[in-house]
Amino acid sequence: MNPELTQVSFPVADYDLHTTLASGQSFGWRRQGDAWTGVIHGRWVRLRSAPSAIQAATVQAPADWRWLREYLQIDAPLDRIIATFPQDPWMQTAVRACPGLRLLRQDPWECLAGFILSSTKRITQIEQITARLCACYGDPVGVPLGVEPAYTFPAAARLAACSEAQLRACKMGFRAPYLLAAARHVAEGRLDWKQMASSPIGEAREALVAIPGVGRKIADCVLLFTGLFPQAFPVDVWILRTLQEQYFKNQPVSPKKILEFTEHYFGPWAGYAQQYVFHHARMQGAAKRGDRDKALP
DNA sequence: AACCAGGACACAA
DNA sequence: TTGTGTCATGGT
Repeated sequence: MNPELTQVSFPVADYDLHTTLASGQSFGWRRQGDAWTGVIHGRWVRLRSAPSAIQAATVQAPADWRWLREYLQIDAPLDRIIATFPQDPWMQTAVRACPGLRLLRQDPWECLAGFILSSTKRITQIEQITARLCACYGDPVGVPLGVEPAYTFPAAARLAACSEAQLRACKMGFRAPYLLAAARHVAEGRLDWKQMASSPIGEAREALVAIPGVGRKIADCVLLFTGLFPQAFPVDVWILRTLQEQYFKNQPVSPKKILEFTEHYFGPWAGYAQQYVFHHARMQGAAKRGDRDKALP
């Protein structure tokens, strides 16, 4: 149809594209109908799920598709990963409830910035803020005819050159000074991603927590969603509530105890387990709210 | 219309 | 160490 489009199909088993892209690990994907569009490594992409395959389209034929396979983590051995999860009933329920849920391998800076913007925000709002940020300070990328414009996620140096007021104009509120500080930190080259990748997780986490506005939770999100440390286990309000209910008899547990628990109980792929816990808990919450809302007059 | 959201931080006790 | 208030914003 569109002469510029280059398409490819990746055979996949057990990959739920919709659940994965909507599971709150990345904030740059937009859905229209059954298709998802986003920008990866400066390239516009449209993804669609087909039976036992993911179809991808870009505007110009890339030399190869490794960048996309890696981003989507198509070759991650999901069945073997899930086999390492704890065998307790609730964990198994969560696994069955989210078949094909995957983790992506995201760009470190985009991931860091996205999660700095995530604090006490709903996922839809984080997506809106990042969209404004990209439109204002990102670079336009080539899109097919008739498709709305798309932009890269702005580089750290670009945001570092902004004023706090300019960032606030993207409706990020009190997160603006944090994002600005982080952008400067990264733009000054004070974060060595390569070294982090070859460091123990504790050292990598320390390097992230040294950034203003980045605490343990956001640091763990970055460690996990960049694909560097699959054992990283971000504990947010959903996870905290759920673990308390399921593993601590609904008793209040200190943050320290929770972290201690997550660091040994969920195994070497704890971060994947975490995503199943998170997504299942969130879906259950939505279902409950839906039920209650329907019951109201 | 009030409530609360994938937190972090400064400060109190 | 654990508990508070504060920070903006808008969807439900």
